[in-house]
Amino acid sequence: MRAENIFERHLRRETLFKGNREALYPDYLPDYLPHREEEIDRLAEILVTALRGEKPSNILIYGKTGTGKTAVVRFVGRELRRAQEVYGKKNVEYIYINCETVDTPYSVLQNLGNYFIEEWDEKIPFTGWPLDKVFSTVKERIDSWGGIVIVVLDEVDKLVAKSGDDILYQLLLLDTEMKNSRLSVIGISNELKFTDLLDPRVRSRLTQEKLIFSPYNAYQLEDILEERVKIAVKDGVVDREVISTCAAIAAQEHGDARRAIELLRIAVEMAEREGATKVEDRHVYLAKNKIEMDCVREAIKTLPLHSKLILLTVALNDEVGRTQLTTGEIYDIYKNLSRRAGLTPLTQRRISDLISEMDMLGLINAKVKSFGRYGRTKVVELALPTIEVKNILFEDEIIEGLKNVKVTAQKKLFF
DNA sequence: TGTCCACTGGAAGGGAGGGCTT
DNA sequence: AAGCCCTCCCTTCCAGTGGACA
Repeated sequence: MRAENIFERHLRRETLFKGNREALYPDYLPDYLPHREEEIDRLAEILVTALRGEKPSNILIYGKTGTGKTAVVRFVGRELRRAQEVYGKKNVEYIYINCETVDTPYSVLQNLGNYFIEEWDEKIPFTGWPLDKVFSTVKERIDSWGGIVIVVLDEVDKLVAKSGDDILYQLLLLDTEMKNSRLSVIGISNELKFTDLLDPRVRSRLTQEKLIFSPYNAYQLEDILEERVKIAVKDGVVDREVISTCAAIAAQEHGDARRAIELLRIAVEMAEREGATKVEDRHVYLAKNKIEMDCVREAIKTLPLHSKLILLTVALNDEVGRTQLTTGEIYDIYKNLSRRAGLTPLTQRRISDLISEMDMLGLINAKVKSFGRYGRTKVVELALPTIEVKNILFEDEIIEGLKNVKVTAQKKLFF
């Protein structure tokens, strides 16, 4: 008998998706965005000025993750482009920049400048030029093009937190210094308090118009999911009930539509892999676990080495029942561990920052607590199951070398 | 009531690493 | 090759602090 090809069994299995599986991926932009009609209309109302050849107001958009900010902005951008095609004019450029990756003044300007590139122009390199040269090059290029530029800065709060508001100031300056072109900024932020970080002049000019996106509730999430299911999944595979479950879970987690969609997609994949013909609630819960675990794994794996050592310190102590540690205690043990691993320990100041970073990632919980006479420090505990954390940490070659290290209740290290 | 601990977290700056200009 | 610039990671320095204790 012929041995079965490794793919055959999987090929035989029927897929539960229709052709358009992308509809369940985060960067898919549907033709219809349920429950965001008002926001779309509002944005269109502001931006229509650009089609008339005048500069629209700067806009600041707030809202938690997964409330459709990015989708709405991209949607409106696409419509704007279409409108220009219909009228046969091309005097508006709509440029989307995600500040999660493009997070320095230099890179924002570089991105912008390379958008207006003619074949005889040289590209602005991703590093190397003095900032003012990049600025003047960008200004020159946009000005000689002569039109309205709308720059969308997604996750602008990240940019400002990292590099300050200089870049926003420069963009506003760019607008006033050009003769033939105008430039508007649309900032998108998850953080409501983000404008506190801004210089008052920048703030008032950036927030000429404000849009606030509130989180979706469970019913709205159901509508969104239903839209996507129609496009991406075969009929009868996903019941109303399963959609409700996904929506309910996501609604609990602050109404994040992105999470809801991802949850549903993975649930379908789980069912498919199982050879089931329908998705059940069970698959949704499996998917929920998988997503959580994948997130944690990814977060730990991509940690800098010294952060991993700190996490290992916390995990090893947790294992022997010392669930709470102060910065000083962590630092002592960390120092030993890193020497043991052949590394020079970083300073306590730096470790303090790394602890805070891991707190933000949700890997550990760190709270500042005062012990009165006995000082004031962070109290740190592991936020995840010890075994899981250790297993993932030991996937790192250098950390694996510390596999036999044990910690006793007296803080001593044993090898 | 004041003291004082064990840090926290801001500020400044060094230097390595990327890359460009001359 | 030397001399820039920008960013990232880290160190050094230090003023500031919540609250138990004397």
